[in-house]
Amino acid sequence: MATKNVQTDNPLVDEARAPVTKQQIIDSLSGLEKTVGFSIRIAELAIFEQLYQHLKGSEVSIGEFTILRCIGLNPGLRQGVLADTLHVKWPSMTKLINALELRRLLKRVVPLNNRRSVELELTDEGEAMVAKYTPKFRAAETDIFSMLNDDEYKQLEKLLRKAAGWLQE
Amino acid sequence: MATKNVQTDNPLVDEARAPVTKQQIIDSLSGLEKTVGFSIRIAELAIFEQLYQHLKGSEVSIGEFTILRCIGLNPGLRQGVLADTLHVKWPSMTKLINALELRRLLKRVVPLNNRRSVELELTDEGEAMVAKYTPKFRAAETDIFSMLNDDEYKQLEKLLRKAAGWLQE
DNA sequence: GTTAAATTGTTTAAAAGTAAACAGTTTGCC
DNA sequence: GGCAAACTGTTTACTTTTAAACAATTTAAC
Repeated sequence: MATKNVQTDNPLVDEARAPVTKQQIIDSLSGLEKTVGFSIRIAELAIFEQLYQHLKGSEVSIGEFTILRCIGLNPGLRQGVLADTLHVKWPSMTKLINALELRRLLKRVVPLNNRRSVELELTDEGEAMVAKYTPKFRAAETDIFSMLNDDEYKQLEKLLRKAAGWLQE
Repeated sequence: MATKNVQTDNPLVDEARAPVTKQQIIDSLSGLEKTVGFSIRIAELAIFEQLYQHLKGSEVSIGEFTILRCIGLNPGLRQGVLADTLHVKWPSMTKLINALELRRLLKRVVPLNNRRSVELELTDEGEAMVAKYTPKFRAAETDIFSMLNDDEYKQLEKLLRKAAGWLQE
């Protein structure tokens, strides 16, 4: 139900403007100040499109892999803390954990000293999955960030962590 | 239907582990290599949570404001090019444009020289909305990125644009 | 000039993510 | 010890985003 106004200007006057190109839009935005928030969004979208491409057909999604890896590094971590750390909403985390548990990649353990909480641990299959995909993710990352040299890469990593509040100063 | 395995270890043995903290998870992840992709995701989520907070109750969402601004800077740009530039899928862009058109903030124009395309232009109200919110977004950005000094801010902006493929070298 | 392929945007259906509500448990206060 | 508040995760309902399908138009190839 979009309203399409057909251009009614005098077509005899050759003032049909050339279509605005993507580069023109980018140039116009690049001239603005105070756009890091926006730049982070765009960079993230651009990078993750490429990541999805690289990892198409993988047995685990990017999110799933990240979760498994976090658990592998921190056995027994609670579901809610993981969700908060990764900025994932709790219902989403519940769904993700359900799926991974169904696939026997992880298990939920309710500790006796706090019956509300759910602690997560990898199964052997989960460990194997992490071991299998860690180099694949690394290779994808290396390829995708080929536009940055080593210095730039490390600098970007540091600044992002700082912006995210992860780097204690 | 989550499977909750209650811990059946001998509770008399005081080996109940301390709960893994968010900081421990962060520390474990910070020790990994090749995590810029992940860091971009986390930073983006963290920053946008704060942006939403700052702009709660605004007349336009972040996405809407961005679109209006792009159109203001590039009158006549086509919907699909805008979608591609901002990494928004075409059906989503259609919905966003529909909403903004309904609010008379922009208008669609079908040029006579290409009847498939839709060119976008701001209305006066749209221009006014951009003018009203530009300083608000700028103030929010300044506040949120207070953890970075000027050099760091500019460096981050440059690196993100490069990572996004926006910076031509 | 004709036809096939590509382009441009919209609609529909499906997937993904979130807000609100809920239930059980733990903690803090008196 | 009792009760209220807070915590922890799950479920339900809703919203947002995306994949697939579609239609009209334009471009490219012959």
